[in-house]
Amino acid sequence: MAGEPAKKPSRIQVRNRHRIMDAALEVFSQHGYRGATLDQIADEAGMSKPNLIYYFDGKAAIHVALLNALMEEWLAPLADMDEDGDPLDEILTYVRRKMDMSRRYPRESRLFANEIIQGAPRIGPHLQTGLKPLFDEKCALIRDWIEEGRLAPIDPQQLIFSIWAITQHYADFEAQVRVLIPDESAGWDAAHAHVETLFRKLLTSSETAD
Amino acid sequence: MAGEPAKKPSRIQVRNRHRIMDAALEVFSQHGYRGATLDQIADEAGMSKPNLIYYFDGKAAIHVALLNALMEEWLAPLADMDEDGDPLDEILTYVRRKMDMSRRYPRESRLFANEIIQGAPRIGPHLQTGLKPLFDEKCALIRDWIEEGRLAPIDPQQLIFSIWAITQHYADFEAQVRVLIPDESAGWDAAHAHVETLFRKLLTSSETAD
DNA sequence: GTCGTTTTTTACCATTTGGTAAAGGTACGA
DNA sequence: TCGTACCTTTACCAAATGGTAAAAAACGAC
Repeated sequence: MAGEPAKKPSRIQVRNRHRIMDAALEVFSQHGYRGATLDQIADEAGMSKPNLIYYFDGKAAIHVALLNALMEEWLAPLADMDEDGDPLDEILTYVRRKMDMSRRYPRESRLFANEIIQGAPRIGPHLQTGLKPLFDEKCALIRDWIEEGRLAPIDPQQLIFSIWAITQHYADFEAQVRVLIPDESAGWDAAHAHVETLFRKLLTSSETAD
Repeated sequence: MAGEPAKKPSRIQVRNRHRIMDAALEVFSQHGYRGATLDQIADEAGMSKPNLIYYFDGKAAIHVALLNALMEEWLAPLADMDEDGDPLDEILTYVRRKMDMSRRYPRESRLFANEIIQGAPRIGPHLQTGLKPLFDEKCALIRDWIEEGRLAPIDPQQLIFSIWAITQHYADFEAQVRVLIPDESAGWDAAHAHVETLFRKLLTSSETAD
């Protein structure tokens, strides 16, 4: 199927590619694309700079590989939202999974945030082809649920933005959150409870703004 | 009061400092601190690189000057939250002002976001001395309102985080929002309406999660 | 163990970067 | 209009940066 011969990679290749990706995630997520340097990544990965280039075809290639690998698992929770499930339950489950991801994978969240803030110069096309269709599909699903009267009336697009904004905020703005709530675990407990309450209220209350 | 003589700056100084700050805002907000270069800033400001250095004492000085100038007006809406006003009204007014700022000053929002995402290496201390006291004060105020029964019970810290997260999301993740909702003005109208509804529901409904 | 392949290192290189020195212009009050 | 203080440019520099060439070392199938 693939045009390349693509011999199976050796154990060393698997190990080193993995090391590099992890090191690159650390550095890119902290400094953004332009602010990251190959020397830093090589250092973090515990290997020499030319050795990096041996495994990846330059700085841009590493970044793209990272973003591509990230996109799939990043969108999985949204893709898993099931039309046959209970609407409120499906959405709250999505919210909870996003919160978990922010807590467990803050670097991944910041990598993505950096790329978007800086205008999505490298992942832009991927958003069109990968994210947009999924987004539209799930918006349509939520719209259906609302029309069936199974969910409070709400703009699906804006709902999803709100979920992203709030859940990712805890990872992306961690430095600020930590200044304002020094106790890490207490902060997280409160965050989980708050987010759960917020979206539950938003999705069940039928009050209309006057 | 000041130790320096601080002669009043000439017209040229005022004009050029302003130009530089504007150019630096453009570049820093797009690439982060490390990713920005003096050449880019000089180019954007329409002057030579040594001329930049004549007005500001190096790259770091420009960045710090920008962040400091930003912090004050950035916090003004929160500082204006009035204990003598109607609680719901005060908070919704704050939300609206934050939304306006995201629409009108997205570069400022992204400058700040870049700095925080990257660990707040330069503004960190300023968060402790400037933001934290204000944050604590307003949290106490909201807590009072709740105890007086004038507001739905909610964690004040998390409420403020939610406001920041949602409102700033529209500026910081503009590149993504624009892919998913190409019609700019329609997107903003929907966003304003949604945010208003969301916080109104959150702050008035007295339902407790089961 | 041997030999071809894969992996790693050492030594480089051109460009970019933040920043400086010093001379050349320019505004502007006396 | 003259002098001085302010502003700007040209030429430059050392360090950092992304990347290359080629030799040395390690690996692994036989």
